[in-house]
Parts: sequence; structure tokens; C-alpha cells
Amino acid sequence: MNTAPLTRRARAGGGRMTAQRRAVLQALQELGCAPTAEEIHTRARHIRSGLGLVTVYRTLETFAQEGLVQRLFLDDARGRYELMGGRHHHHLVCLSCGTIQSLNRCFLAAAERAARARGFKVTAHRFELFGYCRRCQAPAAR
Amino acid sequence: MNTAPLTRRARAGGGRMTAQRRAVLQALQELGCAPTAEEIHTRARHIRSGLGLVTVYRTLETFAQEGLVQRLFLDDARGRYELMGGRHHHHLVCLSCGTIQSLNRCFLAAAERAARARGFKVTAHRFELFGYCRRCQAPAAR
DNA sequence: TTAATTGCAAAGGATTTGCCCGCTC
DNA sequence: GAGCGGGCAAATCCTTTGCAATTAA
Repeated sequence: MNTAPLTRRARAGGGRMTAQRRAVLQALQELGCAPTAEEIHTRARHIRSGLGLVTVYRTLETFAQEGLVQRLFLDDARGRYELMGGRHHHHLVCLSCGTIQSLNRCFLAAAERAARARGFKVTAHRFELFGYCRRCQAPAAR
Repeated sequence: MNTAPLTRRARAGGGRMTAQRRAVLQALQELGCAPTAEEIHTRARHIRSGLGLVTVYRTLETFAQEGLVQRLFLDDARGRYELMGGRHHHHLVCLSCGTIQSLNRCFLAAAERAARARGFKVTAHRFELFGYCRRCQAPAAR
């Protein structure tokens, strides 16, 4: 798997490119859909043994600030991380086994149809918009 | 605020109706959109002083199992709770002040329009479907 | 009565912070 | 060489669990 473009983007963020960060990037790329920090750690450790979990957390936070990665929460309190810049997508989260699949469509009706088409039985959905409320835009939206 | 219907629903779940549980129900009803356990605790404590945070957590879990309440996660690791059974809706989460408003519309395009109409500047959105994947439906979807 | 429920204290899981050493630039 | 980045241990935050006392039904 080619991590060069990602490495380039990461360096553009201003930070140094270390073996650990490269390992995290590669793990993210290999794992795909919304892995947890621990899953990333386990995978990245195969690439760079001795890599600490704390380093993974710090690396992910750095990448998130650079816009390279986003953190999101699905149905539990564990943060999940994904590379930004791929095709915009959402998720199908299995309540039974925890499997997460990605879904390219974005509208509810179409999404539900797409989900059904792949044999996924939808029992609930969630849709959130993030941004700045009127009050916070007024002065200087921090 | 009338909590009788809620009380009825809660009792139908089989559990006992205590002053603590009534306080949590009332707090949920008063607080509205997706408060955290701590916010619920603070509010419910005004109704029933001495109420413990642990009791709030346990009560919320009980209610969630009875389908009276749902727990959800927005942009952080803290669980948030809402009464079920109201109008189906989603959320507008302010990244600056943390304010959460509810949004009745469910489709992206319409939702974005609705958000804009109330002066909310959307910078990101999330849409997740929950349910059972094909593999988990097959044997006995637990 | 008697099992469900509460409150306190302590445990747990995930994530963050402090500190110092090592490595990238 | 200077300062960013890494690793370890400890701290923190939110949530859950253990246990004895209390209370609804």
C-alpha cells in the first residue's frame, strides 16, 4: 500500500515524519473504516514494534488538527478515527458484531435503500450537523 | 410539566417508581435536547436532593433497556440521553459553545436548508445507520 | 415480607498529561 | 544543536461494579 501521498500531506502540516507516524498512517490506510485507537495501535505495532499507545493517541490528535484525520463517535464512548480526503461517506454499524461498513450515499431514503441492498437491516439511524450556531458566528466564531 | 404519562410508561417497563426515577424523568423532560448524565444529575438533584450520580446512570440504563430513553454520542465521548417517543429528530451541535438544538427534518439537503434558516453554519455532518449486518441476521440476530 | 433500588466507595476503561530521553531537521 | 516527538508512569474523566442499607409493592 502506498503511503507516500499521505506522508506528503502529513509533512505539509509542519510536523516531523517519524517511523511511528508513518506506521500510524499506514495502519489507518489498511484498516479503513473507523477503527479505534487501540485497533490502530495493534496494527501499527506490526509495522513499528515498540510503538506506544500514547504515541498513537498523540499522533492521531496531531493529524486531526492538521485535518488529515477525523475523530468520530458511533454507538459507544470510544473515539474512532478515519483518514480525511477519501470519498465522503457514512457508516453502517452492526449492533450485534460491531462491524462497520462504509456507505457512500448520503441521503436517508437512498441510504436505507443502499443498506437494504447489501442485506443490512436498519433499526435506527442518526444524522447530525456540526457547525456554528448564530450566537457563536456573530463575534468571532473562535 | 406533566410527568404522568412518562411515569406510566416507565412503570409499564416493570420497574418500581421511586422518587429518584421520577426526578430523572422530570429532568429529562425539562432539559430536552441530549443532556449528559451530569447535566441530568444536576437538574434532577434540584427535584430530589441527595440524588446520587450513580443512581442517575443506573436509572438511565434501566430506562434505555425499557426503550424509554436512548443514549447517543455526538462529538465527544460523553454519553447523552434523550426521551424516546417524541417526534423523530436530529441535532445541530455548535462546535464553539456546545449548544445542541433539535432538528426535525431528516434529509440532508432539507436539513441543511433548515439549519441555514436558523442561522446555523454547517461545517460538517454525520449520518449513521444502525442495525444488523447480513451475517448477524442469519443465525439469530442476538 | 422481600426483591428491587439507592448511595457510597472503589474499580475500570479510555484518554491525557508530566517528564525526560532520543531523534529529525 | 535545538526542539519536536516518543515512551513510560501517573493522572484524569466518565462510567460501572460491589456491598450494605433502604424502600416500593
